Amino acid sequence: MRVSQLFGATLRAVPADELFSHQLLLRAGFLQQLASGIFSLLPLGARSQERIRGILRAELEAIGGQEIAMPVIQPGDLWQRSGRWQKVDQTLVRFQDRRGRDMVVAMTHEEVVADLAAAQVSSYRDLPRIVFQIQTKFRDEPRPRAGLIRTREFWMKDSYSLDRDLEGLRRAYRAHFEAYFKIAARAGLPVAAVLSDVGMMGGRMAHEFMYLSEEGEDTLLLCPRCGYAANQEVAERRLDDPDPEAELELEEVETPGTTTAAEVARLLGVGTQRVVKTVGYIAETQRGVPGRLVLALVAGDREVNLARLRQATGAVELRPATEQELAAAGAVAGYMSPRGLDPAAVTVVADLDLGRRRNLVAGANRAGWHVRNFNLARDSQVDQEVALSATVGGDPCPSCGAELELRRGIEYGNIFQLGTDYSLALGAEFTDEGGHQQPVVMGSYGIGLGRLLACVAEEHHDERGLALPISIAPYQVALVQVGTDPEVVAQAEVLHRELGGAGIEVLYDDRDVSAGVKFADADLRGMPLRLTVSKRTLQERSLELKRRQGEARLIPLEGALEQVGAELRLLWDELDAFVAQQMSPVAALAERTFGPGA
RNA sequence: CGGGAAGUAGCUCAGUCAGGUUAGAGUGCACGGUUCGGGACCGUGAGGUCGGCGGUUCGAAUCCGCCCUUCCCGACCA
Repeated sequence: MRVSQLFGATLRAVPADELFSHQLLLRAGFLQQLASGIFSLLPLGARSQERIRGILRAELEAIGGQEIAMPVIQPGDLWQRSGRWQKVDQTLVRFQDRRGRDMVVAMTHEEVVADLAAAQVSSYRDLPRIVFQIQTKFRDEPRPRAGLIRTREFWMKDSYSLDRDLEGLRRAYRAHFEAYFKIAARAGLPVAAVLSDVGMMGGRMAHEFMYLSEEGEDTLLLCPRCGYAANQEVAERRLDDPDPEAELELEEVETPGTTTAAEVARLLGVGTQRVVKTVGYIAETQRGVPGRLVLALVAGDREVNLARLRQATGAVELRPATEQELAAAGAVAGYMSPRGLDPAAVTVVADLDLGRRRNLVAGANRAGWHVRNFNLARDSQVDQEVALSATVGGDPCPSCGAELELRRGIEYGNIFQLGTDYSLALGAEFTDEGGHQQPVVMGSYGIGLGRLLACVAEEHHDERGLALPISIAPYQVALVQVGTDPEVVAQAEVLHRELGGAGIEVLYDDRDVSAGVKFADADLRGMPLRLTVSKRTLQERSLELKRRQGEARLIPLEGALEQVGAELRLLWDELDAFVAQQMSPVAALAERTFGPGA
């Protein structure tokens, strides 16, 4: 490709408040924004995405995946049958076709896969299968942000496993688990797998694959000793030993003007962790249906983990209760607790910590009053005890007790064990050996191509521009001809032709602009290798070879093709070594996560 | 959805507080010339519904109202 012909120029100036790696993608001419969270890919961006697609295809096929193509526009009826028509908010774009039939723009494809399976799978002999596709999704996100990190329209590799039982599902899940490390490594990314919330997907087990970065929007807890890793939404911690002390008699105590746990603790001279913090939420289990009051109880020094609360209550929508809603149930804001409330009117969810502590301080549901010697089981209605408070950095690891580290991460992929919810709802059943109808057991696995590219740009750049791994770069070689001296041009043309003939993909800067411009553009676009031809190099019957972030050296024209090929092979070898290094702990990690076997 | 900021040339931005000839710069683009290994320099030129609608005024990029769009923080979310 000749730079003089390229669609999409480099830019000098882009908005200053964007993520730096995203600025580079914009400046290098990889993409252009059309609307909030909606981007076009220019030729360079499209080629990089094509590289990613290649890696995805190869690794999905390596675990037995078969590529399919499903519709973006789907009948709303399918989503009504799965129940997600009601569960998902406006993130799901709906419209009616000319005949007034409800339609949706696909945000994911579990329904369609289940519908396909209903027709295509009839016997246990038709299982297991893994199908995948690579196409765009649309999710009308409330707030797109950070370039390609959170967009509304995005390319996704989504695969789905179909199995006869949980054993099969675990195998497919584990295969994806290992493949996802490989995919990231081949793109030059180190990643971590963390336990995650199942969210709108439903189902049982889920992992997210994270590129660790301070720019990430997810909060993770990682154990440096045993490797425990979880999204904060589901992270647990080792609980304190139960208090040995005996339960004392409950007593009311006047605490005027103390409406926060910290104030009460100070006034009564106890630690904030010995005060029960009660937070009221309204939990809607179906959109549009009036919700129920839920009281969340955590220690005074802790925050409520909303994902956990949502899970515990089965809520699709969770919002703080207003003072009026609290008062209607008899709860007094600022002095609130479950004491004296109608058990039929509220659901009480308490953190596991609280049941292990004795003689705490809690609200009295009476303005200006608290109670001492509050003991959860004795003194309160408790509907559920779960790990309700958010785990934070420094908390003890749930599996080994070491101090957890808090990190930020960008989620480039996730895997879900769905189970049989969709199969049952959409009639995906097969006949087993005994002639019995069984629901297909499903798994769902996604990777965001744009996010992966954004992560690669974030990991591989410097002040001058992108510095892409050879597996992701749109071209392997940037060829620069310095000046327009006929001899130089002729030699550059020869090289361009010969490299192309050797199957090497070259971006040839044939423009009549100053050398500085060409070098700056080459650095910005980030191809792994740069070749320079100039009068100076030709005087020595040579050309210059330089890695994007390496030193330049002269190589003789004679045999230059072989040298370039060797340098490219070296780059691939180094990437292979990186992949091997990234993969070396994965088998053991999978063993620890899923147990022995394959 | 709550809070904040912004919308002026292809791009990045001044000008708006304090209304007043023909609305500016840098960059990009076109043409000419000088350069020619790190975004070189000189000259000429093209390029604008000042986000939209309405209002105030003799006069609005500038003041007022409504709306749209974009970005940031939060809520939410994969």
